[in-house]
Amino acid sequence: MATAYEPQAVETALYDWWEEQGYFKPEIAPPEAQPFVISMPPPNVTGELHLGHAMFVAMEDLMTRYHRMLGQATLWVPGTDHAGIATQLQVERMLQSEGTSRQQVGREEFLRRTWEWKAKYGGQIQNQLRRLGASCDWDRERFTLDEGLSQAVREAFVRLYEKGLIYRGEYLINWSPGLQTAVSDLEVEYQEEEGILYYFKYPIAGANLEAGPGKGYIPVATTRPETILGDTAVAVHPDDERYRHLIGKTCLVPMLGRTIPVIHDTYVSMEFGTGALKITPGHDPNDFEIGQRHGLQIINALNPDATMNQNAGPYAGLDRYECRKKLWADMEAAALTLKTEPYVLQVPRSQRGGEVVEPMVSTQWFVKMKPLAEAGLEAVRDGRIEIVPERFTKIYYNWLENIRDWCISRQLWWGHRIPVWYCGDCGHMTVARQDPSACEKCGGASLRQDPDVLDTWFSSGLWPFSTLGWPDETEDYKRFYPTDVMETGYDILFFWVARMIMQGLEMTDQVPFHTIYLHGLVRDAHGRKMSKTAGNVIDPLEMMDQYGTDALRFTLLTGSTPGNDMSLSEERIIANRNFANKIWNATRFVVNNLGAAFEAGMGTLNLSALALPDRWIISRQNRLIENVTQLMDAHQYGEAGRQIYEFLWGEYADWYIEIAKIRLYGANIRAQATVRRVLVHVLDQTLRLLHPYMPFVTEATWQHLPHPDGSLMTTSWPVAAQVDEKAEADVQLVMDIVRAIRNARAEYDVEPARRIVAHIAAGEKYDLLQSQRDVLATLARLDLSSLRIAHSLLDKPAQALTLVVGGVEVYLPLAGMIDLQAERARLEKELAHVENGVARSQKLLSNEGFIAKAPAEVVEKEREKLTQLQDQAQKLRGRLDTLAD
RNA sequence: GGGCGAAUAGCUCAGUUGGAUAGAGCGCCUCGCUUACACCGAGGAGGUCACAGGUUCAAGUCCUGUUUCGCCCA
Repeated sequence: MATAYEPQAVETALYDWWEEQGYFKPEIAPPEAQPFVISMPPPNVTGELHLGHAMFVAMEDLMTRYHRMLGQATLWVPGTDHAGIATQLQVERMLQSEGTSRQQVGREEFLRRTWEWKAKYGGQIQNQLRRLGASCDWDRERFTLDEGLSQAVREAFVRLYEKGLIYRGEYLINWSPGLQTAVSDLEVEYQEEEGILYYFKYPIAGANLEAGPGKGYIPVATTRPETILGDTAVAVHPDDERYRHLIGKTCLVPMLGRTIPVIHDTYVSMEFGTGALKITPGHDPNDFEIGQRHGLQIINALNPDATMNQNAGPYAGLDRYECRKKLWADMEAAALTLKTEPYVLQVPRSQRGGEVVEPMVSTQWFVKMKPLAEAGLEAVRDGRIEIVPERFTKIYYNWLENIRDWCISRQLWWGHRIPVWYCGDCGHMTVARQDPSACEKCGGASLRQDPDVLDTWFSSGLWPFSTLGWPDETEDYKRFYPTDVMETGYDILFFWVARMIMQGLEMTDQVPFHTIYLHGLVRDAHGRKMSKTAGNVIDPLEMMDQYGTDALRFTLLTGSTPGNDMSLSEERIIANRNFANKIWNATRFVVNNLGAAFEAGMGTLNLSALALPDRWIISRQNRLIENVTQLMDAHQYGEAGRQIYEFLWGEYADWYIEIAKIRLYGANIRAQATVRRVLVHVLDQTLRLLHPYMPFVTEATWQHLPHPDGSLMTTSWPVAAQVDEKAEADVQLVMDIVRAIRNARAEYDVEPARRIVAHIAAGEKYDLLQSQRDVLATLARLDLSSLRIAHSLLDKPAQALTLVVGGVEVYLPLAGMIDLQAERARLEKELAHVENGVARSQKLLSNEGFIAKAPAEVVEKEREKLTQLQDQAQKLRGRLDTLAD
């Protein structure tokens, strides 16, 4: 073994070996094994690996490997998403660089080019997932535009349509002018931005402007003057004294002269602005609703590219913002303006690209969400689905309770084409699973398929079952659906998770998974969002190149708690790289000390031959196994990982290995054999616990240990045996004594190499300390030949340092180094500290409430603590007495 | 406007049924190239657990309010 762990040297080879062996497949478990299934959140085919991917891979691979080791038939289904808008944009950019465009090459050619592009770049992300160690079943990999998944999309669409849950209609939607498509409400983000509130006069028909507000005109304010051109009413509050007399009159649209009614609606706020509201049902969601209530005309004044259309009269052809300026200037000239003032408004921007989205009336396809949402709510309310962490259930409820219909049609080319055909002869819509050759109503052959495609999330919503073969009742579907855990970031709870639940329930009558585990976002070392512009992006590939996959994974897994964002720093990855190296070197030590005689295979531990330190480390390990297993099952992966780290480094490497060296380098062959066996056993078990976190270094090292054939990843998860409280307490005392001596040595500047004399009054710990003479001497660097351990010491050396540790007195006669006065001061300080503890403990124990109400074991523990402290105080006092003269 | 989260050592964070003298990593200080590891070892300094009340025998942990920061929804 090399002196340092070299991740590059083992990672790819191990991964390839695992994959070739078929370890990632559920079939490695016996046929009767209980399945455990996770659907991987499909990355975009266009995607480049980022820390979000690294996070979900780490989490899901952890779960997958854990359940696999538990003996379950574990399946992690990988795949990619066609990512309609993102991919289309990429290909359009490419076409643009070739001097052409999607429109110029036409739909068919565009799709051909996109598939070509996908074939070329689509495999990248998969290989990057492999580098992370993802133990998913690549033979079952899916792509949302695969034949089978496309069929699933059609099936889902047709079913929903037939149930009346999908409809087509003209409604107000969010229009993205740059992308030239509708987007759903979720894809719009509202940002507070500085803008202007424009006050102007809405002239009353037949009146003279000069007559003033309420007589000649109605004062109105707007943040988007260009929408005036689409106004179809002016609304006032029915109780508003200023305007109520105008209700029923008509106004003239500025610059166009169109007549529109003055209506009343309690929606109008009398306090805001001027108290009167211009109504543009074609370009504002609230106005649209008011328009519906009052049966107002809807005017669309915009072209798809956000220039004004013919309804804007003289302004037709102008860009929306140019129009705003020009119109306002014209109104100013016509004395129709009042004033402008700065105003902070909520600007709707496209989640992708950030351009300002325009509310616009358009004919689109929608999913009626109410009934689906009801079912989705019920599944969580009745506990069929559990969300971890729990607080997200409230957020989930809140969203579903206020859900609006989902606009699913997109004016894109890359995606699932809407399975609807319009008849050129009779106008009938044929909605079908298979491409029809004739109109289902009139039989005519002049069919034209709807040009639009579906929102990518529509197909993603079917993912947990479409990937397993649905709508066909395939073997996989029967065996592996419903899946178990949906693990993903909380940022797509609505986009994806909620929709999977609703579609799953609707299509399969079952919840698609019983547990939702949500992780947080990965931020930079100071909690800031990573972004290319801020230049604080950490590239996971770079981190893996430099420090190894395991270091990155362990950092992500232990640095976070469920649902909370985490800050990631390179320093932390480095620290975990060091941990991997620690594991490597601990193993190297064990392997190099197995000796030629060591039989392959672990054999069984001969319990009667075990020494105290052996029983100690085994007990500590049993405790660890129990804790870790419990934490895993409670989704407390971070805490579990930290405990393994702590055990492996802080107990196994720092103490047990050091203690083991004594017997290893000693002459007793049987003792050697025992300690070797324990070294291997404990390391083996710990590597198993750690494998889901750090698959590569654990496998690489495990292969060097005596082990059964095959891979660590397919061995069994450890089972905890009895904890040995006595052994733990005994070794704890030995460790405390060693630490106290080391501390004293450091404080007194004793040369590290020097072996010093020690006299120990062990009291009732006599047998224990006698038996651990070697350990004490080696770890504390005591001179073994002069080490005195007695029940009590009659001739306590005066020129000595005194340490009182858990009822044991240790004297270190450091010739020539002891300043009696300083030593007295030191002891007094310590005595004060101990007496402080005694007082606190006594006070607590004299509290009747405590005695009466605290659990018996807590009281008992406190009593023991007091006794111990009193004993310590007494010993310190005694020592001070002897030093007094 | 409503909801949620965070506030603990210089920095980044753990601390999940209330019962430690509050932990880790990094950083800092002092030693040490001891035959697994300097990607290391030993020792050490460093915290009124945001603030104010309350519940309790007992509060970093539960309740109420306040402040600051962040997120989600409208």
